[in-house]
Amino acid sequence: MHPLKTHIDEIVELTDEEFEHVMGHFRAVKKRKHQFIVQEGDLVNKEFWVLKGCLKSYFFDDTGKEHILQFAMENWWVTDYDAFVNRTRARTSVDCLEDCELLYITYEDREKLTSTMHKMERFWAKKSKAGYIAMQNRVLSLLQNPAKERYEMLLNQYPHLFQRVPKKLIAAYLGVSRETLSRLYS
Amino acid sequence: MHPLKTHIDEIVELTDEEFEHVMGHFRAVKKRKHQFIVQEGDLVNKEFWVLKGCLKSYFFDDTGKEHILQFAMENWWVTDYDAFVNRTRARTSVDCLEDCELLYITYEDREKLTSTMHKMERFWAKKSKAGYIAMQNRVLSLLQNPAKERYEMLLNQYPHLFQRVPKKLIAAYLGVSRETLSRLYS
DNA sequence: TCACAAGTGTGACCTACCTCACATCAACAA
DNA sequence: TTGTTGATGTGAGGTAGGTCACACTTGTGA
Repeated sequence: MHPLKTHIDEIVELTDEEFEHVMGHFRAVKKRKHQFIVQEGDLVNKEFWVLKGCLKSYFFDDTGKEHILQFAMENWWVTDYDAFVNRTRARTSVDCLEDCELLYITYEDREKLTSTMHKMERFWAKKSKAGYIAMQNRVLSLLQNPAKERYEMLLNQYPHLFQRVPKKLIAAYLGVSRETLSRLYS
Repeated sequence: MHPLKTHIDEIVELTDEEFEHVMGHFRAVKKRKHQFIVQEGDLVNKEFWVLKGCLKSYFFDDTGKEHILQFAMENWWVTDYDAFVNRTRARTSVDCLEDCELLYITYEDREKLTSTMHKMERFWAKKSKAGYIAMQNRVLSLLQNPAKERYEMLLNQYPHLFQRVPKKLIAAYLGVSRETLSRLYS
């Protein structure tokens, strides 16, 4: 079975015909390490789904410090959602930390799909609620937990992340300096 | 026009008949200051919409410190979304900071409404995306800005909040001690 | 294959914010 | 009225985590 079907079926079950119809709205792309799929300032017309690889969505603040909003790995959705949903320019960039295989759907195709296929509207609605709750938990964790605990929670949740991405990016995600992160586990 | 119709019309336009149908799924409640609408440990079966008043959603961490996830004022939606969406027990509480007038819809009625009325599915989907983006911006702000700037941003966004709620709750929302907050504007 | 950039660890020092303590004042119930 | 509780300000001193500097190792592109 196509991995995207497996993924969607976790939330709404599709018949093979329905999935073919959905798949007809997606296109595949391969990207190499260091290539962008969204760049700050872009009009963002695509939402990506990760078949293989690892990406970061991030930006630099005005002191030049990098902040990471999200790592995206297999089965994750990624784009600049603010720009994608509200048709504005991206404030973040998304680029590949490894060579990646992605599927994407354009804004127009997504609109078409959601307005004609209730199941997919429900699928994305569920995803978006789950995203909201995850983001809320991250706020709670930033308010509540010291750096060491945030580090340990992340380690528990994604044990592979630490082998896959440089530590300074983990630090940028957790909101600590790379020096402090280094001392947390030494 | 009913304020809830005005609110929904901002995202999807409803005919009067459609709105009547929607309204048929809501019930009104009045609550006094200090009363709960969600308590930690509850099974959460209602989502509330604030017609009048002000509430907080919050919890205490294991050191006894209060953290505020959200203030809810006129036109805001509030409940414990994690519990409401995933049918689990509430980890947060929601209570009234003033006497409140609320409308609520039960989980079952919301399911009924969204599965039979595409417009309301779209309405809540949009709301939930907006919530995700807002929460993401709060994460960014926690990662990026020192306490003073977070305070000023909140002040700009909701100038009335500072007259409506005690400063220690503002501090609990911003993630600083009430002493530090006090020194930020003195 | 080699040069240069990127990743990582660690010491020394600094600072934003925390905690604890106490004082004042307003709100409100008996 | 008055006692109690909550809201707010402010001083003193402590600490988690930041910054800067340097060393060493590990990619990786020409």
